[in-house]
Amino acid sequence: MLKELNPLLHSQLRLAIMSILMNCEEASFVYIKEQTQATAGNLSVQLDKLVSAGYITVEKKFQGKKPLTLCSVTDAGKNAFEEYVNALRDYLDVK
Amino acid sequence: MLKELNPLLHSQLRLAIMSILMNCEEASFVYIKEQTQATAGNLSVQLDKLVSAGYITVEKKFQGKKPLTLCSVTDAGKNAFEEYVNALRDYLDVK
DNA sequence: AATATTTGGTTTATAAAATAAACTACTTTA
DNA sequence: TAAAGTAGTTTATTTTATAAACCAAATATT
Repeated sequence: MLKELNPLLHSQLRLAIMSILMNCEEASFVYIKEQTQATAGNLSVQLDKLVSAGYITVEKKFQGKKPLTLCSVTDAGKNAFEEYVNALRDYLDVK
Repeated sequence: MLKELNPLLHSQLRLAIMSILMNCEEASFVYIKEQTQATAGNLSVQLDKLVSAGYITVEKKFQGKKPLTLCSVTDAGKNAFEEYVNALRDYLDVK
């Protein structure tokens, strides 16, 4: 029987965000926006959802006079991502 | 840059349906319903979408007096599934 | 020096999707 | 023959994703 796919991660944009953060220590709002081609509004909403779930943390600083929003994945986020990947593999493998 | 994930396939239930059909010649409505734990209504709707996209075919017969709906994946469906899997791998691989 | 324009976002409204509930038609069983 | 079960479809509701509108501060333009 196929396992449930964590609906918070089974979304193209949120998965892309997590994928980026799984491969670096931290990434800025602007960088994630460029990489994912998301609109700022959509990205803001989806980041909030990941923060609410405890999957990422967001730190708002300033770089000189410009705002700088830095995101990084938490341990809970890493675990959830890995569980999701494992569950998904069963869907993708064609015997 | 991450590729787009075919939105028709990036849905837990439709992906489960496709996954089942990629691993057998054909499967009945009832079998897919059992395997996916979907409600009949939801399954009916999602099967229709896959038919409309040309990813599966649905044949309605009778087994004695009972209706029997048999589903199978088309070549277009197989191609789309494989493309989806390839695109998705980029999201899942943590270097 | 006022006034556009750009940057880096958030909030709110709309469109699309998933899901569930209600319904249909036919069959079997009590 | 009425009740319940099987195999679905249609319609309505909820959820989700996305886009549009907005905001504040900084920088560039006339």
